[in-house]
Amino acid sequence: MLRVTKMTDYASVLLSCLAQAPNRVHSASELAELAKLEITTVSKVLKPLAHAGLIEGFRGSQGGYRLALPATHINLYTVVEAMEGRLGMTECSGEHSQCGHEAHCGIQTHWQKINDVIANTLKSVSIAELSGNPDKSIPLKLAKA
Amino acid sequence: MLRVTKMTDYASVLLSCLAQAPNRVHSASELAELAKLEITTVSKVLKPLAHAGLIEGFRGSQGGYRLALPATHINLYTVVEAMEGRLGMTECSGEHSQCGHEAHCGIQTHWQKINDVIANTLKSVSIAELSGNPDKSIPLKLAKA
DNA sequence: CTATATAGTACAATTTTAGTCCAATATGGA
DNA sequence: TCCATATTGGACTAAAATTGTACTATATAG
Repeated sequence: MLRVTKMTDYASVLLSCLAQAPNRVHSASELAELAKLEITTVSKVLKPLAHAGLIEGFRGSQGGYRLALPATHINLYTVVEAMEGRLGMTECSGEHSQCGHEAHCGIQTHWQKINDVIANTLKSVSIAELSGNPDKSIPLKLAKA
Repeated sequence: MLRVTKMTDYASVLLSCLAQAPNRVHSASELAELAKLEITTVSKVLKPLAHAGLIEGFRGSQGGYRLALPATHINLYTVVEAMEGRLGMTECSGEHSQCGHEAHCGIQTHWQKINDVIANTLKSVSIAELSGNPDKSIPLKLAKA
């Protein structure tokens, strides 16, 4: 029904938690308690975020996770991309289309435009904004760049 | 990866085919040939569209399908809704949320806004536009209403 | 009456998603 | 050094959704 996966949803919540104390390191179990999620699930969600460079992971005792960038510089498009891969509303609207109908179809450009609008919308919402700072929205002009 | 289902994709293609001769009745097999899809698949896609009132089905010999509305009055939001049910980017962004975290979460309003933008984007693209008539786009102002 | 064609339902195969678990690695402190 | 803590990376299972097909019933034109 056209929705992001639960994992992506969790990711937005967890990043929002991290953004509330961006300089502190938070363990997975700490975040699990904050967000009322299972520790195992939290671990799973944080891995791809770290892999994508949105957060930094520190191993060992006193280890945990921390935002790798200012919360104002992380937008939801990046989060969705980190969790679900490149965004593409239809087979033909993504980067490497394998549809095979392009030659006679003629509607792919429309889906591509829709794709772009959604991407820009997601790019316009920062984690800072999610975490409750109302003045940290990303202007659409910048988001489009 | 944040995409509509193939069925919804097919639906947009088939409606676009129907829109090219809106007064004629097209059989499922005729549409299958036009869109290079399996007849069985085409049948399956057209059923929910007829159920939603976007197209009319005529049984019997010489039967088939026809747009039930002008192509300019059918937008992609309606199509997505007919095929996938109500749009909701996250658990908490839809109509009847069952998330249970709303009380302490505080990010649902942001997802709801994203929801709205995507809905409006889909509402702004008509089937007429998809089928190749460049002047049949729905102005955003109207789409929002 | 018959051929045609949709309506509705049910089904199996595949893919995606969700959630859990375990071994390896790294860190800080006793 | 040894140990508890905590992430990293991988594999794995179970559940859910998606896809595609098949079958029966119903309606229409000729």
